[in-house]
Amino acid sequence: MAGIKDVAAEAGLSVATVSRVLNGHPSVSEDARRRVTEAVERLGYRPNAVARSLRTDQTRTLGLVISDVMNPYFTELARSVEEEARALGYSVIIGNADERPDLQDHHVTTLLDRRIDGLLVSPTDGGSPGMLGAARAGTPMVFVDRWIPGVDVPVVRSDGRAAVRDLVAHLHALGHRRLAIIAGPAATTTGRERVDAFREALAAYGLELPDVYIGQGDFQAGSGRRVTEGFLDLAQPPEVVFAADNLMALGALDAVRARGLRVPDDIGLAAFDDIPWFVHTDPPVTAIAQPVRDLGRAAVRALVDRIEGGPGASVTLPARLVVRRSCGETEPGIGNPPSPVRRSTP
Amino acid sequence: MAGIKDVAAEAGLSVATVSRVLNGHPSVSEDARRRVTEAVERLGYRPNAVARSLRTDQTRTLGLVISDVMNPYFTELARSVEEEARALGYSVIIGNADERPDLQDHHVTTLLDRRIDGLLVSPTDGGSPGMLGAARAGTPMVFVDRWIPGVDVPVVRSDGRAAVRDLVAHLHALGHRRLAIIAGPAATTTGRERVDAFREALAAYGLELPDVYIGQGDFQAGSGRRVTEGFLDLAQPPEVVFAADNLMALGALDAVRARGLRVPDDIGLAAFDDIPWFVHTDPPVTAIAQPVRDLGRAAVRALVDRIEGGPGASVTLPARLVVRRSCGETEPGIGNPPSPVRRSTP
DNA sequence: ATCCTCCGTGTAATCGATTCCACGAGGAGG
DNA sequence: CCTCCTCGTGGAATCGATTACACGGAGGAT
Repeated sequence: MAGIKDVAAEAGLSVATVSRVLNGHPSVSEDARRRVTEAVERLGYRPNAVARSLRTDQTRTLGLVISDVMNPYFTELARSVEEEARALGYSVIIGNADERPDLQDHHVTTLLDRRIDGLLVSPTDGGSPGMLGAARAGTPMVFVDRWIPGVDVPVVRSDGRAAVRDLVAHLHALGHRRLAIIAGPAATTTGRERVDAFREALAAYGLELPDVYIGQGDFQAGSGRRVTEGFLDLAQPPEVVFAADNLMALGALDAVRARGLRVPDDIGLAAFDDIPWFVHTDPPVTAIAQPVRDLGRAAVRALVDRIEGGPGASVTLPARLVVRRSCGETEPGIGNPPSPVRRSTP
Repeated sequence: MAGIKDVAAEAGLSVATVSRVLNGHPSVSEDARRRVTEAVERLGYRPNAVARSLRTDQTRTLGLVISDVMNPYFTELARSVEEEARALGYSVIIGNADERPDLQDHHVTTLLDRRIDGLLVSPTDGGSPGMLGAARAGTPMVFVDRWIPGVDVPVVRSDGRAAVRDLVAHLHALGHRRLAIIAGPAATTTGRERVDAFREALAAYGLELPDVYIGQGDFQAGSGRRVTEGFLDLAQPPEVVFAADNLMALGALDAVRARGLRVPDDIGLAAFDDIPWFVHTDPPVTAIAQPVRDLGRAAVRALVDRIEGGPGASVTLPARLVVRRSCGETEPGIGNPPSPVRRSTP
């Protein structure tokens, strides 16, 4: 493949001048600029990004380490991150941690070895050693969705408290009193937070959240299924189950169906994280929607700001409740009109 | 950040020796090896992958350019590709083309500039100039899922012909005769191929595939919706609609519901590409499942083989039909037992 | 004892760019 | 006419690794 030297030879100039033309440096004559441009064209020359990165010590690449690509929430997040990064002239390398701290560490290490300019992380667990080390070493970094308390890194996330209050109000209005939750891992902030928000919202209606109504999940479908089975085995099962993420809600739906029971007649279901498919499940699932697209954008902007020496402020965006039919009919006998598929094209 | 020189100084040896230890070169004394290891440990040294790549002219990185990350089929493909690549000591950079040739070109160019070792592509369209150029220039490359006829690159894909025959047999047994298809873009191989397979399978039962029963879609939900509306407006609408991918099936489901009609009573639905959510839609959707995981694995292996100078053989794997309830009950009155959620954890 | 090997190590070239510094030409000002 | 800038350009150092080649010392063969 042709290098800058070949271009210089072809144009009859030095590599220095060629480089200057390539980088839009002002002090180059019009004639030289033209000759270089033509030589580049003739040779089909493309600068070697590896060499450039070595010299300039910047790769114009961002790393994104997420917990689970197969989760539509993170897929959409990844997409919006890439979009915004591209608009700002950066590439993105995605690492899928699959909720495993060791994999998370692997990706963080690999990305750091490649000298990415900044790191976007949604930490799987309390945080792996490599990641904490990177944060301490001063690698530009921003947490997205989840974060680690006590680590001094900006956080871009969505606050579901208000939406959870709306959800509980909705359930209460429907006459439900025994409400249970399938929690995420206690090691994650989102795991703890959603349980807390739920408990607080219940308290506002004088309702308790007994321990037997708190199931321990891991943000994967399988755990939603197991926890729901446990709830159904109780002497007094809950009237509604609130899953802390969409995959666990899928598992819950599964468990209910396996018993030959029906949603919402036999038991209600609600989920955190809305996804297009919830419109088409049987029944459509009531969910709390995060502004994923905006989260991705804000996260990239905060990170790029840090990279360029700025403070990189934290951002918190509100989530909102989307009522469908999985907790019972709001107006008995009249179904909600079907909502259109929400496709995420800008 | 500490470089190899710092390690050499700390260990009291030359950079050459340090490099040899790092790369497991045999001719290094046990003593030197120990001192280097300790120095590396003390300094928390990590080799600079950028510098290494420049010198060795290999990045141990694969590029994967896919048509649409939000499509669960491609998400799963990306995941299995990354998994297999990691096992083989490679990283993967994913580029999302969003079914746009210009974006596809952007990613191919960026990846090539970064000097990735090989490229995995699922071409969006007839193929963009940059991509064809790369193929001609001899960049190790493998097509996955879709391909471009006439371009000499190995193809790893799934053959749905047999499964489509099974589907038509199933529909015929159910008494359906008027069958329609929502096709993908004619510019993609999968788009054309699925229509052809469908037409052939129909012919085997003496059935026609009239032009009005071929709707032109673009693999996105919106097009599935529009095409289905067209079918429903026909004087004689089809009895079953076969969508050439899962997103268009979602759109079809949408359109049917918007009319207040029901699946499968008023119209049947089947889809190419099975996904976990199809178990939970109303009703569960009959679909043709590709061995996505195996495709990803095979694609990576073929590509790595090419990179290492091998021929990189093409691979074709069979797809299979998964019967659910969206085309009518197989045994009237008795529902299928609910299938467990298919999670893709290895 | 001499010579030849082999082994472990170090010196320096190299990969492909960017960029500091020096240099020559030409113009302005005295 | 001399001096001093400015402008466009080129030479060469540099980024952090890998690796060809050279070299000195130890040990075996003769």
